[in-house]
Amino acid sequence: MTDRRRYTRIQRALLQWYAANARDLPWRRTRDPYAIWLSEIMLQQTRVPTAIPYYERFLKRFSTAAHLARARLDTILKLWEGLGYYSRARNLHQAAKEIVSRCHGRLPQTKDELLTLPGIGRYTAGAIASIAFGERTPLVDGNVERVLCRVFRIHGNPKNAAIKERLWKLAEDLLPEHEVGHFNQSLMELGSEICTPRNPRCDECPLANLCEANHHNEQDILPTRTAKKPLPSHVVVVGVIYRAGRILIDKRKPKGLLGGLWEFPGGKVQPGESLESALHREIREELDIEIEVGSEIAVVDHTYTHFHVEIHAFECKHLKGEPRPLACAALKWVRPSDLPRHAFPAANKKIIEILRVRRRH
DNA sequence: AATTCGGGGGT
DNA sequence: ACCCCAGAATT
Repeated sequence: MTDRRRYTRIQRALLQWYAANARDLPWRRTRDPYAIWLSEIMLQQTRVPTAIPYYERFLKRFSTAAHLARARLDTILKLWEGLGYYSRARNLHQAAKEIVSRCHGRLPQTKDELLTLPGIGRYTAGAIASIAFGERTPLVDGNVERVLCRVFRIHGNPKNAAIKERLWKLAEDLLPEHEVGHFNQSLMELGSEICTPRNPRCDECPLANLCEANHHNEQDILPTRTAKKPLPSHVVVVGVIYRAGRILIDKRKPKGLLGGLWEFPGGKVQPGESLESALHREIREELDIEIEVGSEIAVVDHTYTHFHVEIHAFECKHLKGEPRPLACAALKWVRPSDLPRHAFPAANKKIIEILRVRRRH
């Protein structure tokens, strides 16, 4: 069978399967490019069920790019709270501003123009262009990568640049003349629902008889994965510092880890250092104030993408000095009941929940 | 080419 | 525990 003939069969099988099996997802009920853009940003490295409630809330609050452009970043981050990869929210906001200033509030309609906006890379540009505007352009996400590695029995590491290019070329060659949006989504849908990382449901797969991995019974070893190194661990200490019934929180700098989010001040415990002396040191270095360290109110274990932390939270009293934002973007004394108005990292929310429960007793 | 960026659900 | 998710930006 020629490649072209095989591609045609794959196209038909996928489009037919998709027409009958596509999940009813909120962003599939709209043709609004803004809404589709928003969904694609939220779905970056994020599972569909996780993104859905965020998408609904966000779209209700900001129904157009112009509304989004006018919003404060703090408001956007609060809506993004818990979704992770917070630079997405910052880039979304910046892109909305550019869409208003450069494009009269309307999203660019081509892949190449979309690529110029912050937060939109190769995948997302292809997704918006094909799904919202019908441009005949491919996309490769984690799902498509896995499907293609199996169907075409590609043994190389898909993280390798040459393999990546091969996958994009395949995705392009596979594109049908029409219905590219549905076709691209069908590839992702298959990867998500049938051609799963483990225990793929080959017995239900519309491509089973076209799949080389299936023929060679290699669906369980493809795509080849690389061994990951163990994550480093850190011990962190933070202070819930009270003064006149209010708690001192700081806003992290705009870029980097958890950029723009609020947190309880503190920092890493150094080797050989006690928790209490580390907390005194960090508060002195970052805020230039003196505190009294009280009892430990929480220990939170949390895993980020590339390290673990064990966070010890201590109740503290402010003793002297007006806090200065030496290592952060801003400082604020807030009533405990106002903590939920601010966007906090997930690890800090566990501490906030403990404070809330204590308050009710 | 590698690393940095969150958080959670499935296994 | 480990894997990976509709990846992009930075180094």
